[in-house]
Amino acid sequence: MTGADSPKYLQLYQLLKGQVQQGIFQTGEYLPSEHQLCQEHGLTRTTVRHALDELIRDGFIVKEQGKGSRVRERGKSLNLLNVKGFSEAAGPDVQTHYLTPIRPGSWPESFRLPVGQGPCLQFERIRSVAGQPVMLEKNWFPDLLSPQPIASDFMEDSFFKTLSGRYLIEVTGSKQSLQAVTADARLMKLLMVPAGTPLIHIHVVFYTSQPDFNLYGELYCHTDPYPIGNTYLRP
Amino acid sequence: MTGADSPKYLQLYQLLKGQVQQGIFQTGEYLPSEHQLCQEHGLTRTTVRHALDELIRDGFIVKEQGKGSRVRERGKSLNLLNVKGFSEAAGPDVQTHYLTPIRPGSWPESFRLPVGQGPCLQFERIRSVAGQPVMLEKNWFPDLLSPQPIASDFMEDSFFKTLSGRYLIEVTGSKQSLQAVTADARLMKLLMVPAGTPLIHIHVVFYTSQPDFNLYGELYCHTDPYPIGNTYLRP
DNA sequence: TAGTGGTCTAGACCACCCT
DNA sequence: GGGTGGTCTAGACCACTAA
Repeated sequence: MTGADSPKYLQLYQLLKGQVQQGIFQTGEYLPSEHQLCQEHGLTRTTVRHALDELIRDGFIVKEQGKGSRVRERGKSLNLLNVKGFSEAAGPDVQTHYLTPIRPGSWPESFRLPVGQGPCLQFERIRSVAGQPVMLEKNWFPDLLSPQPIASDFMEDSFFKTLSGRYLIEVTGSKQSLQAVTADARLMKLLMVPAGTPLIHIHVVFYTSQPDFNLYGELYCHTDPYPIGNTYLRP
Repeated sequence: MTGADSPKYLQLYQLLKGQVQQGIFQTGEYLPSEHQLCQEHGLTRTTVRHALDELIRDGFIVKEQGKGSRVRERGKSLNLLNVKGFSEAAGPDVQTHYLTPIRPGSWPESFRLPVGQGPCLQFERIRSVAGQPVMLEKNWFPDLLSPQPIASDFMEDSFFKTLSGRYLIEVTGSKQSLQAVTADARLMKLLMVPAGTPLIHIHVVFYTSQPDFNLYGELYCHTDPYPIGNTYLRP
Protein backbone atom coordinates (compact mmCIF):
# COMPACT_ATOMS: atom_id res chain seq x y z
CA MET A 1 0.00 0.00 0.00
CA THR A 2 2.59 2.53 1.10
CA GLY A 3 5.62 1.62 -0.96
CA ALA A 4 9.27 2.22 -0.41
CA ASP A 5 9.08 5.67 -1.97
CA SER A 6 6.48 6.99 0.44
CA PRO A 7 7.61 9.88 2.62
CA LYS A 8 10.20 8.96 5.20
CA TYR A 9 8.11 10.27 8.06
CA LEU A 10 5.27 7.95 6.99
CA GLN A 11 7.63 4.98 6.80
CA LEU A 12 8.87 5.67 10.32
CA TYR A 13 5.31 6.25 11.48
CA GLN A 14 4.18 2.89 10.13
CA LEU A 15 7.20 1.12 11.54
CA LEU A 16 6.61 2.50 15.03
CA LYS A 17 2.85 2.00 14.80
CA GLY A 18 3.38 -1.64 13.88
CA GLN A 19 5.80 -2.11 16.76
CA VAL A 20 3.29 -0.64 19.17
CA GLN A 21 0.47 -2.78 17.82
CA GLN A 22 2.60 -5.91 17.99
CA GLY A 23 3.52 -5.18 21.57
CA ILE A 24 7.22 -4.65 20.88
CA PHE A 25 6.66 -1.38 22.71
CA GLN A 26 4.28 -2.04 25.58
CA THR A 27 1.67 0.31 26.98
CA GLY A 28 3.33 2.85 29.25
CA GLU A 29 6.78 2.13 27.88
CA TYR A 30 8.98 4.89 26.47
CA LEU A 31 9.92 4.90 22.81
CA PRO A 32 13.54 5.63 21.87
CA SER A 33 14.27 9.34 22.18
CA GLU A 34 13.96 11.58 19.17
CA HIS A 35 17.73 11.93 18.88
CA GLN A 36 18.10 8.18 19.04
CA LEU A 37 15.51 7.67 16.31
CA CYS A 38 17.36 10.24 14.20
CA GLN A 39 20.60 8.27 14.43
CA GLU A 40 19.01 4.85 14.00
CA HIS A 41 17.19 5.82 10.83
CA GLY A 42 19.43 8.53 9.44
CA LEU A 43 16.82 11.26 9.68
CA THR A 44 16.65 14.75 11.06
CA ARG A 45 14.56 15.71 14.04
CA THR A 46 12.03 17.49 11.84
CA THR A 47 11.23 14.21 10.10
CA VAL A 48 11.24 12.14 13.25
CA ARG A 49 8.98 14.63 15.00
CA HIS A 50 6.61 14.60 12.03
CA ALA A 51 6.28 10.83 12.41
CA LEU A 52 5.71 11.16 16.16
CA ASP A 53 3.12 13.88 15.57
CA GLU A 54 1.13 11.43 13.49
CA LEU A 55 1.35 8.82 16.22
CA ILE A 56 0.04 11.40 18.69
CA ARG A 57 -2.79 12.32 16.35
CA ASP A 58 -3.75 8.67 16.11
CA GLY A 59 -3.62 8.27 19.86
CA PHE A 60 -0.74 5.81 19.97
CA ILE A 61 1.66 7.85 22.09
CA VAL A 62 1.82 10.85 24.36
CA LYS A 63 4.82 13.07 24.86
CA GLU A 64 6.22 14.08 28.23
CA GLN A 65 8.56 17.01 28.17
CA GLY A 66 11.97 16.24 29.51
CA LYS A 67 11.16 12.53 29.72
CA GLY A 68 10.16 10.96 26.45
CA SER A 69 7.38 9.61 24.27
CA ARG A 70 5.27 7.00 25.97
CA VAL A 71 2.97 4.37 24.50
CA ARG A 72 -0.58 5.25 25.33
CA GLU A 73 -3.49 3.05 26.17
CA ARG A 74 -5.28 2.35 22.94
CA GLY A 75 -8.64 3.39 21.67
CA LYS A 76 -9.11 6.58 23.61
CA SER A 77 -9.04 8.92 20.68
CA LEU A 78 -11.87 7.32 18.79
CA ASN A 79 -14.07 6.31 21.67
CA LEU A 80 -16.99 8.03 20.08
CA LEU A 81 -20.21 6.38 20.85
CA ASN A 82 -19.30 2.87 20.08
CA VAL A 83 -19.08 -0.54 21.56
CA LYS A 84 -15.90 0.26 23.38
CA GLY A 85 -17.81 2.69 25.49
CA PHE A 86 -19.67 -0.18 27.03
CA SER A 87 -16.66 -2.40 27.51
CA GLU A 88 -14.63 0.33 29.08
CA ALA A 89 -17.44 1.70 31.21
CA ALA A 90 -18.39 -1.66 32.59
CA GLY A 91 -14.93 -3.09 33.03
CA PRO A 92 -14.23 -6.79 32.74
CA ASP A 93 -17.76 -7.85 33.57
CA VAL A 94 -18.88 -7.79 29.93
CA GLN A 95 -20.15 -10.89 28.18
CA THR A 96 -20.78 -11.27 24.48
CA HIS A 97 -23.25 -13.75 23.04
CA TYR A 98 -23.20 -14.33 19.31
CA LEU A 99 -26.65 -14.85 17.83
CA THR A 100 -25.01 -15.61 14.50
CA PRO A 101 -21.44 -16.39 13.45
CA ILE A 102 -19.65 -14.16 10.99
CA ARG A 103 -21.22 -15.25 7.74
CA PRO A 104 -21.97 -14.05 4.22
CA GLY A 105 -24.97 -11.77 4.10
CA SER A 106 -26.33 -8.81 2.28
CA TRP A 107 -26.11 -5.11 2.97
CA PRO A 108 -28.95 -3.77 5.09
CA GLU A 109 -31.92 -2.17 3.42
CA SER A 110 -33.53 1.00 4.72
CA PHE A 111 -30.37 1.97 6.53
CA ARG A 112 -30.40 5.61 7.52
CA LEU A 113 -26.91 6.13 6.14
CA PRO A 114 -25.32 5.39 2.75
CA VAL A 115 -24.39 1.73 2.63
CA GLY A 116 -21.65 -0.37 0.98
CA GLN A 117 -21.53 -2.53 -2.13
CA GLY A 118 -20.10 -5.87 -3.16
CA PRO A 119 -19.75 -9.07 -1.14
CA CYS A 120 -20.51 -8.63 2.50
CA LEU A 121 -20.12 -10.38 5.83
CA GLN A 122 -22.36 -9.85 8.84
CA PHE A 123 -22.85 -10.98 12.41
CA GLU A 124 -25.20 -10.25 15.26
CA ARG A 125 -24.45 -10.32 18.97
CA ILE A 126 -25.74 -9.31 22.36
CA ARG A 127 -23.62 -7.48 24.91
CA SER A 128 -24.37 -8.04 28.56
CA VAL A 129 -23.00 -6.49 31.72
CA ALA A 130 -23.19 -8.47 34.94
CA GLY A 131 -25.51 -10.91 33.25
CA GLN A 132 -27.93 -8.23 32.12
CA PRO A 133 -28.24 -7.69 28.36
CA VAL A 134 -27.73 -4.03 27.47
CA MET A 135 -27.23 -3.98 23.72
CA LEU A 136 -28.22 -5.80 20.56
CA GLU A 137 -25.72 -5.23 17.81
CA LYS A 138 -25.77 -6.13 14.12
CA ASN A 139 -22.74 -5.46 11.95
CA TRP A 140 -21.87 -5.52 8.28
CA PHE A 141 -18.50 -5.19 6.58
CA PRO A 142 -17.01 -5.90 3.14
CA ASP A 143 -15.73 -9.41 2.47
CA LEU A 144 -12.21 -8.20 1.72
CA LEU A 145 -10.17 -9.46 4.66
CA SER A 146 -7.83 -12.40 4.38
CA PRO A 147 -7.74 -14.55 6.25
CA GLN A 148 -11.45 -14.15 6.80
CA PRO A 149 -12.06 -13.32 10.46
CA ILE A 150 -14.11 -15.54 12.73
CA ALA A 151 -15.69 -14.36 15.94
CA SER A 152 -13.67 -16.67 18.17
CA ASP A 153 -10.52 -14.95 16.93
CA PHE A 154 -11.72 -11.54 18.04
CA MET A 155 -9.36 -9.84 20.42
CA GLU A 156 -11.35 -9.11 23.58
CA ASP A 157 -14.51 -9.45 21.48
CA SER A 158 -13.60 -6.16 19.85
CA PHE A 159 -13.86 -5.91 16.11
CA PHE A 160 -11.83 -2.70 16.12
CA LYS A 161 -8.96 -4.12 18.11
CA THR A 162 -8.94 -7.12 15.82
CA LEU A 163 -8.86 -4.95 12.72
CA SER A 164 -6.07 -2.85 14.14
CA GLY A 165 -3.99 -5.66 15.57
CA ARG A 166 -4.40 -8.31 12.89
CA TYR A 167 -5.10 -6.38 9.70
CA LEU A 168 -3.46 -3.03 10.49
CA ILE A 169 -6.67 -1.17 9.65
CA GLU A 170 -7.40 1.91 11.74
CA VAL A 171 -10.77 3.51 12.27
CA THR A 172 -10.44 7.12 11.17
CA GLY A 173 -13.96 8.45 11.59
CA SER A 174 -17.60 7.68 11.98
CA LYS A 175 -21.05 8.92 11.21
CA GLN A 176 -24.01 8.07 13.37
CA SER A 177 -27.73 8.55 13.55
CA LEU A 178 -29.63 8.13 16.80
CA GLN A 179 -33.30 7.70 17.53
CA ALA A 180 -35.29 6.87 20.62
CA VAL A 181 -37.63 3.92 20.06
CA THR A 182 -39.81 1.58 22.06
CA ALA A 183 -38.91 -2.08 22.35
CA ASP A 184 -40.80 -4.44 20.04
CA ALA A 185 -41.49 -8.10 20.78
CA ARG A 186 -38.10 -9.36 19.61
CA LEU A 187 -36.19 -6.70 21.50
CA MET A 188 -38.26 -7.31 24.64
CA LYS A 189 -37.25 -10.95 24.52
CA LEU A 190 -33.57 -10.52 23.60
CA LEU A 191 -32.88 -7.61 25.95
CA MET A 192 -35.25 -8.91 28.64
CA VAL A 193 -37.13 -5.65 29.07
CA PRO A 194 -40.82 -5.01 29.68
CA ALA A 195 -43.15 -3.59 27.06
CA GLY A 196 -42.82 0.12 26.48
CA THR A 197 -39.18 0.32 27.51
CA PRO A 198 -37.45 3.18 25.67
CA LEU A 199 -34.28 2.21 23.81
CA ILE A 200 -31.73 4.10 21.76
CA HIS A 201 -31.53 2.94 18.18
CA ILE A 202 -28.25 3.75 16.44
CA HIS A 203 -27.19 3.49 12.84
CA VAL A 204 -23.48 3.95 12.43
CA VAL A 205 -20.83 3.77 9.75
CA PHE A 206 -17.14 3.66 10.64
CA TYR A 207 -14.59 4.84 8.14
CA THR A 208 -11.14 3.28 8.13
CA SER A 209 -7.65 3.89 6.86
CA GLN A 210 -8.38 1.46 4.03
CA PRO A 211 -10.50 3.12 1.36
CA ASP A 212 -13.68 1.24 0.45
CA PHE A 213 -13.55 -0.59 3.77
CA ASN A 214 -16.34 0.81 5.92
CA LEU A 215 -18.07 -0.87 8.82
CA TYR A 216 -21.80 -0.59 9.30
CA GLY A 217 -23.67 -1.21 12.49
CA GLU A 218 -27.18 -1.15 13.82
CA LEU A 219 -27.52 -1.04 17.60
CA TYR A 220 -30.31 -1.15 20.13
CA CYS A 221 -29.22 0.03 23.56
CA HIS A 222 -31.00 -0.42 26.85
CA THR A 223 -29.67 2.61 28.69
CA ASP A 224 -31.44 2.30 32.03
CA PRO A 225 -28.73 0.18 33.65
CA TYR A 226 -25.82 1.81 31.80
CA PRO A 227 -26.09 5.16 30.01
CA ILE A 228 -24.12 5.56 26.81
CA GLY A 229 -20.95 7.48 27.52
CA ASN A 230 -19.14 9.51 24.94
CA THR A 231 -15.98 11.53 25.39
CA TYR A 232 -14.09 13.57 22.89
CA LEU A 233 -10.91 15.38 23.82
CA ARG A 234 -8.73 17.03 21.26
CA PRO A 235 -5.46 15.06 21.09
CA MET B 1 -3.12 34.92 28.74
CA THR B 2 -0.59 34.21 26.04
CA GLY B 3 1.93 36.98 26.45
CA ALA B 4 4.43 38.47 24.09
CA ASP B 5 6.98 35.79 24.96
CA SER B 6 4.81 32.90 23.94
CA PRO B 7 6.12 30.81 21.04
CA LYS B 8 6.06 32.57 17.70
CA TYR B 9 3.97 29.86 16.08
CA LEU B 10 1.32 30.38 18.76
CA GLN B 11 1.33 34.13 18.25
CA LEU B 12 0.80 33.69 14.52
CA TYR B 13 -1.83 31.04 15.18
CA GLN B 14 -3.78 33.37 17.44
CA LEU B 15 -3.43 36.27 15.03
CA LEU B 16 -4.80 34.25 12.12
CA LYS B 17 -7.47 32.62 14.25
CA GLY B 18 -8.68 36.03 15.36
CA GLN B 19 -8.73 37.28 11.78
CA VAL B 20 -10.78 34.29 10.71
CA GLN B 21 -13.21 34.72 13.60
CA GLN B 22 -13.60 38.41 12.92
CA GLY B 23 -14.33 37.75 9.28
CA ILE B 24 -11.21 39.46 7.96
CA PHE B 25 -10.69 36.18 6.14
CA GLN B 26 -14.07 34.95 4.95
CA THR B 27 -15.21 31.36 4.66
CA GLY B 28 -13.82 29.82 1.49
CA GLU B 29 -11.21 32.53 1.08
CA TYR B 30 -7.51 31.73 0.76
CA LEU B 31 -5.07 32.84 3.44
CA PRO B 32 -1.79 34.39 2.34
CA SER B 33 0.61 31.74 1.11
CA GLU B 34 3.12 30.23 3.48
CA HIS B 35 5.99 32.08 1.79
CA GLN B 36 4.07 35.33 2.09
CA LEU B 37 3.41 34.75 5.79
CA CYS B 38 7.11 34.03 6.24
CA GLN B 39 8.07 37.38 4.78
CA GLU B 40 5.33 39.38 6.48
CA HIS B 41 6.21 38.09 9.95
CA GLY B 42 9.90 37.35 9.57
CA LEU B 43 9.53 33.65 10.22
CA THR B 44 10.68 30.46 8.55
CA ARG B 45 8.32 28.04 6.89
CA THR B 46 8.72 25.56 9.73
CA THR B 47 7.23 28.05 12.14
CA VAL B 48 4.53 29.24 9.78
CA ARG B 49 3.54 25.67 9.00
CA HIS B 50 3.40 24.86 12.71
CA ALA B 51 0.90 27.68 13.16
CA LEU B 52 -1.16 26.49 10.19
CA ASP B 53 -1.10 22.93 11.52
CA GLU B 54 -2.77 24.17 14.69
CA LEU B 55 -5.41 25.99 12.67
CA ILE B 56 -6.08 22.76 10.77
CA ARG B 57 -6.30 20.82 14.02
CA ASP B 58 -8.86 23.31 15.29
CA GLY B 59 -10.84 23.07 12.08
CA PHE B 60 -10.31 26.67 10.97
CA ILE B 61 -8.62 25.99 7.65
CA VAL B 62 -7.98 23.24 5.14
CA LYS B 63 -4.98 23.00 2.87
CA GLU B 64 -5.17 22.40 -0.84
CA GLN B 65 -1.96 21.29 -2.44
CA GLY B 66 -0.76 23.60 -5.14
CA LYS B 67 -3.44 26.14 -4.33
CA GLY B 68 -3.37 27.42 -0.79
CA SER B 69 -4.89 27.35 2.68
CA ARG B 70 -8.59 28.03 2.66
CA VAL B 71 -10.86 29.15 5.49
CA ARG B 72 -13.17 26.32 6.38
CA GLU B 73 -16.78 26.43 7.41
CA ARG B 74 -16.75 26.53 11.17
CA GLY B 75 -17.75 23.96 13.70
CA LYS B 76 -17.29 20.81 11.68
CA SER B 77 -14.57 19.34 13.79
CA LEU B 78 -16.52 19.45 17.03
CA ASN B 79 -19.94 18.64 15.72
CA LEU B 80 -20.24 15.87 18.22
CA LEU B 81 -23.72 15.43 19.34
CA ASN B 82 -24.63 18.96 20.06
CA VAL B 83 -27.08 21.64 19.15
CA LYS B 84 -25.32 22.42 15.93
CA GLY B 85 -26.29 19.02 14.69
CA PHE B 86 -29.87 20.13 14.68
CA SER B 87 -29.29 23.52 13.14
CA GLU B 88 -27.12 22.13 10.40
CA ALA B 89 -29.29 19.13 9.69
CA ALA B 90 -32.45 21.14 9.42
CA GLY B 91 -31.07 24.16 7.62
CA PRO B 92 -32.49 27.63 8.14
CA ASP B 93 -35.89 26.43 9.26
CA VAL B 94 -34.91 26.33 12.93
CA GLN B 95 -36.65 28.44 15.54
CA THR B 96 -35.53 28.99 19.10
CA HIS B 97 -37.91 29.88 21.89
CA TYR B 98 -36.42 30.96 25.19
CA LEU B 99 -38.37 29.71 28.19
CA THR B 100 -36.10 31.78 30.42
CA PRO B 101 -33.59 34.54 29.74
CA ILE B 102 -29.96 34.10 30.67
CA ARG B 103 -30.10 34.62 34.43
CA PRO B 104 -28.29 33.78 37.64
CA GLY B 105 -29.02 30.28 38.80
CA SER B 106 -27.45 27.37 40.59
CA TRP B 107 -25.58 24.37 39.32
CA PRO B 108 -27.79 21.37 38.62
CA GLU B 109 -28.16 18.67 41.22
CA SER B 110 -28.10 14.98 40.37
CA PHE B 111 -26.25 15.66 37.14
CA ARG B 112 -24.73 12.51 35.75
CA LEU B 113 -21.40 14.23 35.20
CA PRO B 114 -19.11 16.24 37.51
CA VAL B 115 -20.44 19.75 37.76
CA GLY B 116 -18.96 23.23 38.20
CA GLN B 117 -18.60 25.57 41.16
CA GLY B 118 -18.99 29.26 41.89
CA PRO B 119 -21.48 31.77 40.48
CA CYS B 120 -23.48 30.42 37.59
CA LEU B 121 -25.75 31.54 34.80
CA GLN B 122 -28.42 29.41 33.18
CA PHE B 123 -31.06 29.48 30.48
CA GLU B 124 -33.63 27.15 29.01
CA ARG B 125 -34.91 27.04 25.46
CA ILE B 126 -36.84 24.97 22.98
CA ARG B 127 -35.59 24.25 19.49
CA SER B 128 -38.15 23.73 16.76
CA VAL B 129 -37.85 22.71 13.14
CA ALA B 130 -40.60 23.73 10.74
CA GLY B 131 -42.74 24.70 13.70
CA GLN B 132 -42.37 21.34 15.41
CA PRO B 133 -40.49 21.31 18.73
CA VAL B 134 -37.71 18.76 18.68
CA MET B 135 -35.55 19.59 21.68
CA LEU B 136 -35.73 21.01 25.18
CA GLU B 137 -32.40 22.35 26.28
CA LYS B 138 -31.19 23.64 29.64
CA ASN B 139 -27.72 25.11 29.98
CA TRP B 140 -25.42 26.22 32.77
CA PHE B 141 -22.13 28.07 32.58
CA PRO B 142 -19.87 30.02 34.97
CA ASP B 143 -20.62 33.70 35.47
CA LEU B 144 -17.19 34.76 34.28
CA LEU B 145 -17.86 36.49 30.96
CA SER B 146 -17.74 40.19 30.53
CA PRO B 147 -19.77 41.71 29.20
CA GLN B 148 -22.34 39.27 30.44
CA PRO B 149 -24.04 37.67 27.43
CA ILE B 150 -27.75 37.99 26.77
CA ALA B 151 -29.72 35.67 24.56
CA SER B 152 -30.66 38.32 22.03
CA ASP B 153 -26.96 38.84 21.31
CA PHE B 154 -26.44 35.19 20.40
CA MET B 155 -25.00 34.74 16.97
CA GLU B 156 -27.45 32.55 15.05
CA ASP B 157 -28.80 31.42 18.42
CA SER B 158 -25.58 29.48 18.90
CA PHE B 159 -23.86 29.72 22.24
CA PHE B 160 -20.70 28.21 20.77
CA LYS B 161 -20.46 30.65 17.92
CA THR B 162 -21.03 33.49 20.34
CA LEU B 163 -18.30 32.23 22.68
CA SER B 164 -15.89 31.84 19.79
CA GLY B 165 -16.70 35.04 17.99
CA ARG B 166 -17.18 37.41 20.92
CA TYR B 167 -15.09 35.95 23.72
CA LEU B 168 -12.48 33.99 21.74
CA ILE B 169 -13.25 30.85 23.71
CA GLU B 170 -13.04 27.58 21.79
CA VAL B 171 -14.70 24.32 22.68
CA THR B 172 -11.95 21.72 22.90
CA GLY B 173 -13.82 18.62 23.99
CA SER B 174 -16.93 17.17 25.49
CA LYS B 175 -18.24 14.37 27.61
CA GLN B 176 -21.77 13.09 27.26
CA SER B 177 -24.12 10.62 28.80
CA LEU B 178 -27.21 9.41 26.91
CA GLN B 179 -30.29 7.62 28.11
CA ALA B 180 -33.59 6.72 26.50
CA VAL B 181 -36.55 7.92 28.54
CA THR B 182 -40.28 8.30 28.22
CA ALA B 183 -41.85 11.75 28.10
CA ASP B 184 -43.35 12.99 31.36
CA ALA B 185 -46.20 15.50 31.62
CA ARG B 186 -44.01 18.59 31.23
CA LEU B 187 -42.15 17.17 28.27
CA MET B 188 -45.38 16.03 26.62
CA LYS B 189 -46.63 19.57 26.82
CA LEU B 190 -43.46 21.40 25.82
CA LEU B 191 -42.49 19.06 23.00
CA MET B 192 -46.10 18.41 22.00
CA VAL B 193 -45.80 14.63 21.98
CA PRO B 194 -48.25 11.95 23.12
CA ALA B 195 -47.80 9.91 26.27
CA GLY B 196 -45.25 7.15 26.04
CA THR B 197 -43.12 8.85 23.39
CA PRO B 198 -39.50 7.76 23.72
CA LEU B 199 -36.98 10.59 23.98
CA ILE B 200 -33.22 10.77 24.25
CA HIS B 201 -32.03 12.40 27.46
CA ILE B 202 -28.53 13.81 27.27
CA HIS B 203 -26.22 15.17 29.92
CA VAL B 204 -23.25 16.91 28.46
CA VAL B 205 -20.25 18.93 29.56
CA PHE B 206 -18.21 20.94 27.07
CA TYR B 207 -14.61 21.77 27.84
CA THR B 208 -13.12 24.96 26.46
CA SER B 209 -9.80 26.60 25.81
CA GLN B 210 -10.30 28.62 28.99
CA PRO B 211 -9.58 26.51 32.05
CA ASP B 212 -12.36 26.45 34.64
CA PHE B 213 -14.86 27.48 31.98
CA ASN B 214 -17.00 24.46 31.21
CA LEU B 215 -20.49 24.43 29.78
CA TYR B 216 -23.12 22.05 31.08
CA GLY B 217 -26.26 21.02 29.28
CA GLU B 218 -29.26 18.82 29.80
CA LEU B 219 -31.22 17.97 26.66
CA TYR B 220 -34.38 16.10 25.82
CA CYS B 221 -34.62 15.22 22.15
CA HIS B 222 -37.65 14.08 20.21
CA THR B 223 -35.92 12.05 17.52
CA ASP B 224 -38.90 10.79 15.50
CA PRO B 225 -38.98 13.77 13.16
CA TYR B 226 -35.20 14.34 13.12
CA PRO B 227 -32.68 11.74 14.25
CA ILE B 228 -29.59 13.00 16.04
CA GLY B 229 -26.70 13.08 13.63
CA ASN B 230 -23.10 12.80 14.72
CA THR B 231 -20.03 12.84 12.52
CA TYR B 232 -16.43 12.59 13.48
CA LEU B 233 -13.69 12.72 10.90
CA ARG B 234 -10.07 12.97 11.86
CA PRO B 235 -8.81 16.40 10.76
C1' DT C 1 24.67 17.72 34.84
C1' DA C 2 23.08 15.02 31.09
C1' DG C 3 19.21 13.76 28.49
C1' DT C 4 14.70 14.78 26.85
C1' DG C 5 11.30 17.19 24.17
C1' DG C 6 9.97 22.36 22.43
C1' DT C 7 11.11 25.88 19.35
C1' DC C 8 13.40 28.03 15.45
C1' DT C 9 16.52 29.22 11.49
C1' DA C 10 18.02 29.10 6.46
C1' DG C 11 18.11 26.92 3.24
C1' DA C 12 16.76 22.87 -0.53
C1' DC C 13 14.10 19.87 -3.87
C1' DC C 14 9.75 17.96 -5.13
C1' DA C 15 4.71 17.27 -6.74
C1' DC C 16 0.70 19.58 -7.71
C1' DC C 17 -2.25 23.28 -9.79
C1' DC C 18 -3.25 26.84 -12.96
C1' DT C 19 -2.37 29.72 -16.87
C1' DG D 1 6.44 28.60 -16.00
C1' DG D 2 5.42 30.39 -11.73
C1' DG D 3 3.21 29.80 -7.45
C1' DT D 4 1.54 26.68 -3.96
C1' DG D 5 1.95 23.30 -0.38
C1' DG D 6 4.80 18.64 0.93
C1' DT D 7 9.03 16.95 2.41
C1' DC D 8 13.68 17.13 4.26
C1' DT D 9 18.42 18.55 5.86
C1' DA D 10 21.83 20.31 9.44
C1' DG D 11 22.26 22.63 12.49
C1' DA D 12 21.02 25.83 17.04
C1' DC D 13 19.24 27.31 21.69
C1' DC D 14 15.87 26.66 25.24
C1' DA D 15 12.88 24.57 29.19
C1' DC D 16 11.93 20.69 31.59
C1' DT D 17 13.09 16.25 34.18
C1' DA D 18 15.76 13.25 36.79
C1' DA D 19 19.85 11.49 39.07
